[in-house]
Amino acid sequence: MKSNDNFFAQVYQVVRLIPSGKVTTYGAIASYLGSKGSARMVGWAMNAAHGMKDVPAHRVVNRNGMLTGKTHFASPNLMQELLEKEGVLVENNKIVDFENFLWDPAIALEL
DNA sequence: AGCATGACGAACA
DNA sequence: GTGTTCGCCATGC
Repeated sequence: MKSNDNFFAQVYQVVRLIPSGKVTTYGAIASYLGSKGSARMVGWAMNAAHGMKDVPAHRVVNRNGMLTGKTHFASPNLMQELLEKEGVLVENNKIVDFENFLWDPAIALEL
């Protein structure tokens, strides 16, 4: 890891802070970290976070509340399964009542 | 150094 | 409301 682990570390930490039964978005994390607009980097971090078992990436979805990253999990059905296990209803690869389950670091951590 | 890609997002047609 | 394009920043070839 020659590059700054800082950015990745921050993403991991935020994701780790996501309470069970809650979800957040890539953009929200990126915005909170200051790299707003670069939601891709968050996704990239998640990809690296794959090795971090302490990083519940299944709680991170896109702005639409859709489980876009499920394809990158050990099993595509794993992500939805975990979410439903935590009380988050998922329908057609999308979180039901997404706004209700949304956990925004910028709000929860409130600067 | 340049081109292609990516777990996204917003703007535009 | 759906489909397409551009922008973001970093990694890989």
